[in-house]
Amino acid sequence: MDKYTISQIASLAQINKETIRYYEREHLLPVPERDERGYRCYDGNDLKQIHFIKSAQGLGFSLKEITAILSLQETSESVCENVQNTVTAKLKIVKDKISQLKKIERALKSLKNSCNPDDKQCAIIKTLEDEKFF
Amino acid sequence: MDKYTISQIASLAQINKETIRYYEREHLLPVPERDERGYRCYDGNDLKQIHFIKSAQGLGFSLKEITAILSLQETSESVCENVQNTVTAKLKIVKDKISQLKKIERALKSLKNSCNPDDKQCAIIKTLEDEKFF
DNA sequence: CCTTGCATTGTACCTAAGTACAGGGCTTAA
DNA sequence: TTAAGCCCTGTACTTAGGTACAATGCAAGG
Repeated sequence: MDKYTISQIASLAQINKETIRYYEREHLLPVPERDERGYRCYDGNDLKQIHFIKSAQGLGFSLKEITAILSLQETSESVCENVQNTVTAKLKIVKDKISQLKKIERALKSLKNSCNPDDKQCAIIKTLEDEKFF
Repeated sequence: MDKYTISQIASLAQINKETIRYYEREHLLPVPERDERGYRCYDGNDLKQIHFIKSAQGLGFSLKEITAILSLQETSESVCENVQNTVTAKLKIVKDKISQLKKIERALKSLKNSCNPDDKQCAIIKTLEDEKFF
């Protein structure tokens, strides 16, 4: 597997070095191996995990929630039922988010079509009302 | 239209009163009418707008971005082309978010099925690799 | 008439999520 | 052999997004 220093992985992940150390402190990233000089050693899995964190964050998950999702990994050999329940709960959140985003999508599409100087009404609010978005 | 005091709308929207005043300061809510006593007067549209803000926030939009989306309303009588472009850009963001959430959804579903005490491998990371999630 | 309860403004405080910097240690290239 | 350029730890600072007072005002009921 490929090995990176903290600067390398930071640049690959488009993220600040300090943020990586912060994620380590907050247990969002595993404690990394160290080389002979005491430098942190990262690999492709770490890079993937950072990408995952940033993705999930952009979708409105807090670092705390992301930690919870990631920690599901380690529990797979423990009580299976708990994992099932947790995953099912996360799945519901994700599905709800998808359906909300689809409503926003429809509202924006409709707004785009309704863009018309003659129309004095608030198109987006109107659209969202039609959608029963709220 | 129905009229609410700040306490009433706060309770209807399940949000702190101070947050409503904060949104007013930050221009996320319009400056409200005042009654004879100088109290803020809200209506159903304000309630909808608050719900919209909370929704969008839960989907990873910052208050700044939400302000931008909401302000599209007022620009409909100005340069139409700008609005088109802005809406198209927002639409892309929304579509990307939907597709990312669908990947997470698939990953979680697959994790749910793979929950198995015999399986020592990290199911979620494995799934996400398969999905080319990152 | 005064307490209760709601509102007002203004300011200060809080948490989450970083970001920056000081003070120090190796290693390599000039 | 010393300066540049990495890394380390630890602590302090910052920004976004709220929350919580303090100090005050008005109006209705006991």
